[in-house]
Amino acid sequence: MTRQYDPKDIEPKWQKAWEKQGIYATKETADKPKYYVLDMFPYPSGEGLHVGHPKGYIATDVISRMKRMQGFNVLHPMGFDAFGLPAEQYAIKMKTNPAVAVEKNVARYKKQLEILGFDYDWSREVNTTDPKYYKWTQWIFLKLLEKGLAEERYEPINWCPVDKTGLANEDIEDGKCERCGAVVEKRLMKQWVLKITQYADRLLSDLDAKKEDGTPLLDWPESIKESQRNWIGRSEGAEIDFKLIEAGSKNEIACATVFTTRADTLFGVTYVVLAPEHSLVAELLEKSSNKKEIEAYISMTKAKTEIDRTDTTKEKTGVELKGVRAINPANNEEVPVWIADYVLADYGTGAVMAVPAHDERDFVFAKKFALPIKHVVAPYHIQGGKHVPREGIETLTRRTVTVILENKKNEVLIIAEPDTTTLLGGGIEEGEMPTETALREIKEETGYADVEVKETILDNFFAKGYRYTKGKNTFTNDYIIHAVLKSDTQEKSEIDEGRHHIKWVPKENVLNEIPHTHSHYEIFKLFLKPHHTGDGLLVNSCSFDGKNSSDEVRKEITKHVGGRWVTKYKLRDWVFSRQRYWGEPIPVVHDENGLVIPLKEEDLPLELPMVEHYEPTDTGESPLANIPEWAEFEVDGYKFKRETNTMPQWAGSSWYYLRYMDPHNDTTLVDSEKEKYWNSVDLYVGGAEHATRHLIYARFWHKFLYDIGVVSTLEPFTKLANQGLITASDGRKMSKRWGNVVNPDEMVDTFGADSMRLYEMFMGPFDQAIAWNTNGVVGTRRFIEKVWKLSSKVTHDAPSHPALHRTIKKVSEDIAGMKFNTAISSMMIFVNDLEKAASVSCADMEALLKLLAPFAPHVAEELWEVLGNEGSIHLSSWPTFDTSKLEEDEVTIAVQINGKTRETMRVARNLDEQVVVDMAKGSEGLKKWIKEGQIKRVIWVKNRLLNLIIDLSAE
RNA sequence: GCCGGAGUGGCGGAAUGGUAGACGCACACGACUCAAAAUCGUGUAUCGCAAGGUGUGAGAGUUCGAGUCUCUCCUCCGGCACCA
Repeated sequence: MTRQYDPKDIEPKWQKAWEKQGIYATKETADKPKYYVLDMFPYPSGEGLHVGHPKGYIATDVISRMKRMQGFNVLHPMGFDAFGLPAEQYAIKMKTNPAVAVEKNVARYKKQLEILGFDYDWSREVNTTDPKYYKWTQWIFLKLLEKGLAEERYEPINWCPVDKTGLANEDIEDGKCERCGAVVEKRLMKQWVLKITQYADRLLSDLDAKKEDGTPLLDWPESIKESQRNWIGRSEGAEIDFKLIEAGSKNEIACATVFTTRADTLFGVTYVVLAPEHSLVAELLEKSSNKKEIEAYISMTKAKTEIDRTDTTKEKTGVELKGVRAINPANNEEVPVWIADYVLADYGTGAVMAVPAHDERDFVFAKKFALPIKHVVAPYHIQGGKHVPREGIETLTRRTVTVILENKKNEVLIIAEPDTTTLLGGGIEEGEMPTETALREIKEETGYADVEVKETILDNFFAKGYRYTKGKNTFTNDYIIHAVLKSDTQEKSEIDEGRHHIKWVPKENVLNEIPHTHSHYEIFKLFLKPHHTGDGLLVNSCSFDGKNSSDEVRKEITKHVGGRWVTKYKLRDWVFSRQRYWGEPIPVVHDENGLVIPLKEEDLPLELPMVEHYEPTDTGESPLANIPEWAEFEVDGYKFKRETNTMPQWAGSSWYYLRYMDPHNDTTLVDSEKEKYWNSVDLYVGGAEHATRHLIYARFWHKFLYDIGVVSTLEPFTKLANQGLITASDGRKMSKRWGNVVNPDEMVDTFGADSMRLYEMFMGPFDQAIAWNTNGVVGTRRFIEKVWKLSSKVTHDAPSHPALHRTIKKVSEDIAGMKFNTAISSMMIFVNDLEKAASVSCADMEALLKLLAPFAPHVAEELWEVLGNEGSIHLSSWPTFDTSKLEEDEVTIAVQINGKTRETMRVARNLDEQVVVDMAKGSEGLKKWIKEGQIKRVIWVKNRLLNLIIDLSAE
């Protein structure tokens, strides 16, 4: 064959042929196993696709094609998500109706997708803005309403002043609107919410659920699971009641309930804090003696943006509620009550018990306002390394002092012994004060006498370890003292005896000197940052003293004070109304009394009216409210008003994967037989940016649909894979703004769709972000040209190439594992091998084309036809490999001397150790390394490696 | 701060504890050509004339053998974050 490879000729030709023959049409059939592979459907913007967008689509196309050839009944559909702000914004700019703009953009997207030769079954296309589709989005809403999971609430929500709409928590990034970047405001308004929090527990626990066979229910990237865990933010803790009394009297005036995960620190509470918005504040204000001051503080808080308020780098603020005191239920101690905005009103109970000794935020606050700090959890360190406590031997209990001795140059004294380096310290003797011990030890060990004790860092630091000198375990209760050297006067000391020596090191280097497994390492860390937030042994906690802080003790203490053990989540209910035009109308009406009346199912879809003006208002009302002929109506003299808010962009995408199973059903969302047939999505591919929005919302709706019997599965997406971003060659995101967009149409025009598809899969690991490099497409184009030329070398009597079966195995496994880059690499190696051969067998060539078909469907189909085959290669069967033909007859053995490779030998496969050792001994190149009788040991890895251990020092 | 992931040539990257750098790009030289492109061939971690040495973010450890396993640290990317 002398014809040139010309993608412009063959690609459109085959695309038309496939469509005409309908080779990708999917029907439910019992004679094959099903495979449902899904892309996150695109949101058709006005800019069209850039080369980064199709990466995920190519991957699913490759997998769907291989699965089809492997005998699966494949569902690989595509559709469009087109409600929401971006489409509306674009339409406003273009001075057209969003419906018109969306139609145009969808047409453009489809065309761009078509030239890439995807195997979508377009007869199943869905579009979220199609009334036939959103009828069922509205239907789900009615069901949620019916089950009490949708409700109207009047409370402060996030308001975007630029987009002029309320937003869900998920739509906020760093206190800014995710879409436009404007700083959001808190605005009190009536809005619809979906109670996703009622599913928080299941959304969290099913992330780790296992199937009956022990495999994970969700085969998802760990990072996405982790993001969802963080977002849901479950924490277990105690709700504890603090009585509030009037200062100076014992009159109980109220009760503040705090939430804490650290009930074990209850004895260390030195004040209580209420959020400024806390419901008790108004009431307590009347009892306070500094009402004005408090009022001023609260109004100052209100004026702050969410960003300012949650900025941890800013100094904490607060004001004491003078005249009111709280009673610690653990010890009946009276503590002050403060109001501070570092406590959030909408998490936990909006009130906290402050334990500055064991909480960083409380510590900072206490320092600023000179509030007391009380230690109740002492660090407990188990010595590591050589000092790990040993089993079954006696434990000595000692009281000790550790001294951090500083000189005037900001250096700290450490003691270097032969086996370890530590701080200075020693045991407290009978009748001695810890400070006396410190001074005595300093003098004895170092000879310094002119020393001042500065402060006690900590009264209790517990450590357990093994002591060589005593041959016993020790349990020490350490007293940590900070002392300062006043002058260098040194007397005779133990250093002179030479057992150890002292060293002054700069403060910042001390941690480098002390072994990190030693308790003194932790002690010095506490000196640098004197509060301990971890677990430890309880002290100053009455009957709980000496216990290990643990959930058990936390529960005990909670019970002891009559508290309740509860679970809290960071996840908030989903604010579901938008004050915008371009979304699904919420299918309810309000009567004259404001009562909500849901639409009847037979009245769905409630269609969005086509209007000329739909710009958002600033009043918190949807533009639909300005269309009285739509929004208002009368029945039997009673006036009704439609709900004029619309649903958020994420509504339609929360269930679309179900509609593909049965896209044209007008009587039900999805036929239950079809739903059972397709089950859940086997592979779902899309960007990682959907971790805490689309993927949480869809899981929530799916679980709800499960609960009402619409679906039969617990989770919608069995396996999830994220494609890595393709950035521009300058490393930045591709964007019109930077002028660095590479257009797929141009790539197809220059190199052909097959070359571009191959390149995107070859670039690197699928899930990794990589910069575009058009030169790389040249490489994959060359590869295709090589395959093209190879077909002219095909003869029927040529032998099969030994690498064939290996290549089939590697490509099959790598595609299944989404390691497309190495799959392509192994095909390249095979093609390079075939090129060197005199001729290529027809069977080898056909197998190669089949392996290539998922990646480069057009050229594979063309050459398949050239070889004289009838029927599409994409409906042919996937090549299988013969295990007995995977290995070559000859193998390369690496011969190492003492672990270093000195020579490689080409030998027959499956030789015995002794044979190869003899060959190595006989080798010229190895003679200088091997001397008879010196081989001490032989390590033999069959067919791979021979390592001869030789005593070279014997020479 | 907490959690997750990653650090390998000029570049993208490959490597069940067993020859580090496969495959591709780029580059250099050679062939073909009047010439260029395309194509084909050869070479390309680093120091060294060589023998050989050194090399996978840094340091330690386990091992006959470590990019791979363990520990400490550094850097980058992503998520969460005044969530008590």
